[in-house]
Amino acid sequence: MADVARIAGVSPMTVSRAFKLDASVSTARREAILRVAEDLGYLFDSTASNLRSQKSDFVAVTVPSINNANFADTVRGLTEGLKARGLQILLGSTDYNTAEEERLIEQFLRRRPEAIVITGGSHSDRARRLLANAGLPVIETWDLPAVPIGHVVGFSNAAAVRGMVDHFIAKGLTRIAFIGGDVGQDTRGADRRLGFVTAMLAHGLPADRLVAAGPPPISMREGAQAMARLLSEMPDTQAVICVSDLSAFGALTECQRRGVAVPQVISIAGFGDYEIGSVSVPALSTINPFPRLIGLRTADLILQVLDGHQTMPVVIRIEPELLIRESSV
Amino acid sequence: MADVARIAGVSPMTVSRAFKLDASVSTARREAILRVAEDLGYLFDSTASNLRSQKSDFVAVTVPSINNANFADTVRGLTEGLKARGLQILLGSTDYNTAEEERLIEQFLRRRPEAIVITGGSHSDRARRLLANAGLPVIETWDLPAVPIGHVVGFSNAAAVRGMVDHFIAKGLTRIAFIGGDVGQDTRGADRRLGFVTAMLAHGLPADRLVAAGPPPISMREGAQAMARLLSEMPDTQAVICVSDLSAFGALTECQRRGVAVPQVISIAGFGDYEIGSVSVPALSTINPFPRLIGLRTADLILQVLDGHQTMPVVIRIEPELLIRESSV
DNA sequence: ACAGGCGTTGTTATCGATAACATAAACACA
DNA sequence: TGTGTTTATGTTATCGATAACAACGCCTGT
Repeated sequence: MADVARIAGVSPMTVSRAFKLDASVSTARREAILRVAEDLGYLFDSTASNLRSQKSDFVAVTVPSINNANFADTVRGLTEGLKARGLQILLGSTDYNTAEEERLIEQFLRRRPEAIVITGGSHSDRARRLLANAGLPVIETWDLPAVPIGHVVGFSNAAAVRGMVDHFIAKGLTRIAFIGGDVGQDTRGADRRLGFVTAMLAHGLPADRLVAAGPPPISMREGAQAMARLLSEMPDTQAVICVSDLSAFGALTECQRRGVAVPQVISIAGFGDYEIGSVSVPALSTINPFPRLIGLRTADLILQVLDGHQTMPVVIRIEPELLIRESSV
Repeated sequence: MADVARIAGVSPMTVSRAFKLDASVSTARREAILRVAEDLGYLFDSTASNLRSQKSDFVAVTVPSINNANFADTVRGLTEGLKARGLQILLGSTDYNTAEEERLIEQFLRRRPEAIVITGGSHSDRARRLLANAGLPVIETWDLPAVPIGHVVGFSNAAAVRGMVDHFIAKGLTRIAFIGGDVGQDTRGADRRLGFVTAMLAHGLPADRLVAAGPPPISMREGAQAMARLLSEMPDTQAVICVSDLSAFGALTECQRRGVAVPQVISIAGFGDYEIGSVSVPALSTINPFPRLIGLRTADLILQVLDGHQTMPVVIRIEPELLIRESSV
């Protein structure tokens, strides 16, 4: 920057100002400075800027898995909503593991992000402490934590699944199974499973058709395997709700391989409104939690908080939508 | 850090050293310092460290889309390969757009990453200039650029598709179509389409069954729509190669909706070896470009270069694998 | 007993930008 | 014409860590 200043015949401070679009520099001079900078191949150093101004222009985001269309949609919404302000996403995946999440959060906080967005509401004690003491906006998403750390943009996974159970029961189905959500680390999956159990019990029906699918992320293949077990162990099952559309699609393919008619013999529902569910034959009944909207709302909230328009922690509830399609009666 | 030093009764320099695991500090003292730091809730400030040491511990990565399992796998491979060295991924998506890519690259370079990984070999002139002058390792992936900027970890998209065409022709199919790759921005898609055309011409067959699928990313739904057009406009087509497994699956579902038997009436192949292709009924023939391996190899290369073990630009070729499954004869 | 080496700790200057303050020139309005 | 205000620029000190160098104590071997 000193070189640019010397050649442009101004002080470094003026060069610095020329790079901030809102600062007061005469237009002619700004253009001259930017031209010199481009000629010299000078590239602004954010690190120094960040140190002095105590702003990083980072928003840290943790997701369980980067390879998941739902979370990817949330990240896209976040990115879009924050881009205009020049905020950059610092993305990390926890692999559905709270220890890894803690490690990631600590690493992120060292970079002094403007805000941090974490998926889910279940964290290690130390992670909670780190977040609470970091003195920056914390937003938990994709869940409604009982005791939020800061802000929340989420929905009740349990309530969403209850809606699907209610729908099935209203259609006269009673022997309903649930695939997945059996391993504790994936709290959203566990919450969906819990929603299934409570809804069944509330209707006076047994909630004993629980099929384990293993540790998250649960793949299509694991959904198919779980369905295979379900069909052989409890062949009179009338409907099955899966922890995600991916496992639901896997389950559907297993039915196809075995010649079990969907939905005539068994109804299938998923979760997440992945594209596969709307394209498959038959199309999958599912629940749309509006992942992109979660990202957009979170971005809005962050901007509000950073502008001081929102000082108290808020809970923004997203209302998931039940989508009944061909895979269920 | 000064506070920690004072309370621990040492100089700030010793505190600094206590946080670098390899620096020489007596074990007792290091533990005492770390304890004080934890008690005070002190969090190391990477920004200041980065400025003084002129290292960011960032590796910048651009992908066309974050919501794509193939690229996500590459990013996972990269993350895994770099984690042990404490290198953090700075991820951005270009939306298959070179202007956006240029913007992203400039933004990334300001953060002074240790290396930069970009998907594809086609970039704006200014982006090329920025990368070439940035004085850091540049790795282009998922392609074999004619004139690389620096290092390359990739494969020939055209050659991979040629292999599939050869396979179809060896099976006696001659009326072969290609879906996608029609919009210039997605150079990998265009390259796959080119591979199709050159292979057909090399066999003396017409390469006129080219179906447009619109701008990338090409969804399952767009694959289905393209297949609908193909079936109505060129009903005697014997085989179709799609630009990705997603569009191939969409095409398959369109056949299912119309009662067109796959592969008895028409063979379908995709690209990318997405999970959907191995689970769908019938399973999809496809090409596996080993996305995760690309990430791992790239990570290895970065470490080699940063350690000075590799100073000349290298080209690491990945050999895609042809997977013939139930969707093709 | 002493030179040389190693492990541990401290001191000083610095990375590259910018906040805060100061100042000069241009302009407005009574 | 003089005072107040705005706009454009410069000066100085600083953000929080660490590289580079210095120094001290302790051990080793001769």
